[in-house]
Amino acid sequence: MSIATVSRVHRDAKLVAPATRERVHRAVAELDYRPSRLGRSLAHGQHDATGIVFPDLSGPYYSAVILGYEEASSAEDQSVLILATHRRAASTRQVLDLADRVDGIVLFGRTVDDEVVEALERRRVPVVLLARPIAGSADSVRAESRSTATALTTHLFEHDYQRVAFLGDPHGSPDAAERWDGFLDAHRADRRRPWRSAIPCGFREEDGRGAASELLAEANRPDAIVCANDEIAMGVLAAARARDLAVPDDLAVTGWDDIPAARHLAPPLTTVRQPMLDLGRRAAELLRDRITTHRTEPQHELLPTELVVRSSCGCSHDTKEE
Amino acid sequence: MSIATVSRVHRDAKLVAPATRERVHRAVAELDYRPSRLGRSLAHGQHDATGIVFPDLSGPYYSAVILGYEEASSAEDQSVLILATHRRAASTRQVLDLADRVDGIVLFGRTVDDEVVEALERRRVPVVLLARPIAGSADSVRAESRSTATALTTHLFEHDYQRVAFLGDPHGSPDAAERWDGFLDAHRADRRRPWRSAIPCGFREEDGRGAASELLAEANRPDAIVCANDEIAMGVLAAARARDLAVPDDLAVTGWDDIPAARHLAPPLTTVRQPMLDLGRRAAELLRDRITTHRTEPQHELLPTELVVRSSCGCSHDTKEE
DNA sequence: TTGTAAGCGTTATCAT
DNA sequence: ATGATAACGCTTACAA
Repeated sequence: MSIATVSRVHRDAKLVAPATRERVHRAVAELDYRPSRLGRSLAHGQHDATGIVFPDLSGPYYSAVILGYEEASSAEDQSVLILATHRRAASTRQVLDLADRVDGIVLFGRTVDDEVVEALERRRVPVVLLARPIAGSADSVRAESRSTATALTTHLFEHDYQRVAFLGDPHGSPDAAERWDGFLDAHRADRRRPWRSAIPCGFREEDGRGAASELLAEANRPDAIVCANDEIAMGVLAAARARDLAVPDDLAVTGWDDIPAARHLAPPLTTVRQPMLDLGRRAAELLRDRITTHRTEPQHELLPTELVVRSSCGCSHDTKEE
Repeated sequence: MSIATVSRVHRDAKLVAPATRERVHRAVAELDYRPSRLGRSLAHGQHDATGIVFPDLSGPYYSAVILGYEEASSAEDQSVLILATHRRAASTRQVLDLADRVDGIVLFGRTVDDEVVEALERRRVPVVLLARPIAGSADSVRAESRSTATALTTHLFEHDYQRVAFLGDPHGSPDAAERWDGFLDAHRADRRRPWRSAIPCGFREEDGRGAASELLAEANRPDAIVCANDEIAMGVLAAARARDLAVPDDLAVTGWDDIPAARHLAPPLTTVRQPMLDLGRRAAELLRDRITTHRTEPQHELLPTELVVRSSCGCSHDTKEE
């Protein structure tokens, strides 16, 4: 029996007579035969796989996004390739390289710059931008940040804090940039001037701790700190403890992301909840749509976020509620 | 000029005369030509990619393992395919499917059972087992759990707790099983009988909270709880707060993993630090070695863990130290 | 319904 | 040093 018949059985059993189909199945079982993905992909011109590129992978934030992405992808029988660029010099090459192993690619945050997005589009690789400003005609998925950052900052103003600092790097991350913008909006609305400009800071706990210990050592220290994410906030909490500053009485602290630990910190952290799973999931879905429908007009999604008030901002907060 | 020449230029420029090489480069630039990975892989018989399979992806634990794995892999120019099985019925098919997209595969924890490992070996797919009992002749990488669990439990005995519970599912996870075994060892060494058998519980915070709120509602409640990981411990902390039980005075709690949040909890969590990055990294290295050297005898690695005593166990702990 | 054969885009072996 | 050409393992007209 011919190889074509075997192929037919694999793709659509109905194309082949029941008797022959049986023979094929027996032979397959006997020889423990497995069709090669490579051969199939080459002939079919499809990888049945997509890639997702992160700037980094540490922390619960990324893992939740991956979770959502993987779930949606494997529900569609698409394999997931993952890459972290870590600000490496080779990032561009690696991303381009990844691009020709997949049918489409998701770019998260500040991984590569706009030129690369355009290069990918020239190669006809569908691209979805995740938590990253729009570029070219790629799709995008983001969580609303700016207005919630304004709400958060305004909330602090209502507590009457006077020296409100912002810990995070607007130039290093689009997310931080939006939160900083919302922070500024709140100042404008309240006719205030920012106490000082954004204090650059990475997204990890150590970064927050380092920045905060310097900041809190100054003579004129802040009475509130808005952190670009929860891990930075944890670092600030540690730095405050180290200087015997009570939170929120001596210093209010807020985070961003509402990681699982946030509600268990001392004190429970006021923060902003992001739909991290949905971010990953929607990115996968949009990408899939682009690939299968060959849609060409970009589609942009903005997912809502939610202010979660606990007690690190100065509110009294009954921990039993949650 | 012929296609063979172009191929030669791509693989080893020295094989071709400088003049022709130049012509090739110009043509490549002009036509924006990219060699196809698929073609290359098919001819070469290699994917230059490996897969890693997780039972789940939530929490900081997995993300650290992925981080280590991705780092080591991409340093060797190997792409990483990721799959989460989520105890799905289709897991076996998905893993087998993944297997023929890659040159080798890492299986984490209780993702698929031994038969699948053997099936993979029959197909000549190199396999590394991560945080999972040995099977077939696959390599393995694990973190030492049992003796550290004994040390942890013994430490609790020294605080003189009488009713020590274990929250975790020895039947559901090899990791939990080892920790439970170490827990039992400590009892034997101290000539104690376990207060009660292991209380099955998933690895997420909600699982811990749920199990603990039932447990703490009982008339005869434990005075110490050993949790199979930090997230369960966070759930227990929440349940204790909800019942106005003071930790560690009314109830001691310990975790496992030393996630970044552990030191910031109220109270700071006594736990066990695992070399999560190294787990991922070593798995990648072993797999790579298997693939390139065609080594056939299995190699097994046991990475050390470290007891981290903070204050949730009843020790006085100066938070400024860390 | 099934077989034949021409791709798919490389690499690798021969010749030249 | 370079060009032909046969794999690699599939899919898919087209023929039978």
